[in-house]
Amino acid sequence: MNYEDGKDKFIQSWGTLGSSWGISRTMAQIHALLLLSPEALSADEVMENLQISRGNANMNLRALIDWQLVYKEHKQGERREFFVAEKDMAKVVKSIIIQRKKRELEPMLRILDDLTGVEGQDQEAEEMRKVVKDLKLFSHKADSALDALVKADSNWFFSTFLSMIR
Amino acid sequence: MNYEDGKDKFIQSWGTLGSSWGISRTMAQIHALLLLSPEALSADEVMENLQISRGNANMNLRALIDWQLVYKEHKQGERREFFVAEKDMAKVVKSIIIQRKKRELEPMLRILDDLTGVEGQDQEAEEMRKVVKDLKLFSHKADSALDALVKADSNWFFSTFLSMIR
DNA sequence: CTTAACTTTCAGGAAATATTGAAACCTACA
DNA sequence: TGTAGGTTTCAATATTTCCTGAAAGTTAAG
Repeated sequence: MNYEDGKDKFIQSWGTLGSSWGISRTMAQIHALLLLSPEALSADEVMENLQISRGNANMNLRALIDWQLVYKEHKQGERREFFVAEKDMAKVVKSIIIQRKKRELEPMLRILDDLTGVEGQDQEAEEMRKVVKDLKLFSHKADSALDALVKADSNWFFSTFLSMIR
Repeated sequence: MNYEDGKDKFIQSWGTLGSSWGISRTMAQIHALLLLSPEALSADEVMENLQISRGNANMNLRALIDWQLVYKEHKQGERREFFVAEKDMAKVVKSIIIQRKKRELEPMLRILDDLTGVEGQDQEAEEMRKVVKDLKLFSHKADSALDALVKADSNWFFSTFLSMIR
């Protein structure tokens, strides 16, 4: 496969995957583009490359910066800003875990905590307390495990994963 | 909190969370409803409870069955079908992991494999090979780890998680 | 202070997803 | 075998989510 085709395929695929990852298509595409680029790119270069509007580019770049997947970079004697992707995959994976945990797991923990004290003696209330209790157990475990993963350094991260697959 | 309020809150919240989990709102609500119900429910009861159409109920029930989160149940002397949720949370979590892995991780692995052999000697092609290589390393590790999690029995599952949070 | 290069915001339009409801389809039983 | 009770399908529609582009906001340099 030649470089141009590979680049397109990577950007397109990353975009499609992004959707199923709860990330917008464009945000994922910008991320892919920057990952592939050895140099920092300006907003205009991103717009040009992906054929998207200025507003779209700006919003998604900000989101990526918020996720810590992209950094702003200032170049000597240049007024405008340039953007680079975080290239250390261990850091990339960490950032993604942090964000998804925040959006997916933590809201659940809050809700389950609220639901702990449901009243009632009948079978339905009983069933609900049981379901909530089980879910809390799992979610708290997952929460702790992910926290540990994120706090640990990359070596630990790797060795834990390795030990899991034995 | 009384039972009715708790039930509504659980169903609503599960629905909202479902969205950020890449599951449709209704599918998640049906799942929540069945999780709370001590008895199997008919399609009509589901429609009634959640105020949704027959088509919607049917499609999402089938999807839940496909995910192995819900089973059909036949009652003595009843023509119509009833639906029960899988209540064992270890199994529920496993099913969800399997489905998300299938939708999120596996497509990525396929694409990365395709992109392994990009040609070119310049810096850009170099950068791309590097990115793809790193991503493959991580994805395959994650894939194996999740496979192990899913295949293992619940005790192993728990003890691994526990060992990770120490 | 003024200007011009650049960035951010946001209302309205476009695209993608989910839902409805009615018709077609099954199937157990009289 | 006809039919009533039940299920599934799918085109039309509603809803949610995303993107555009122009206007407003910033800020560095003259």
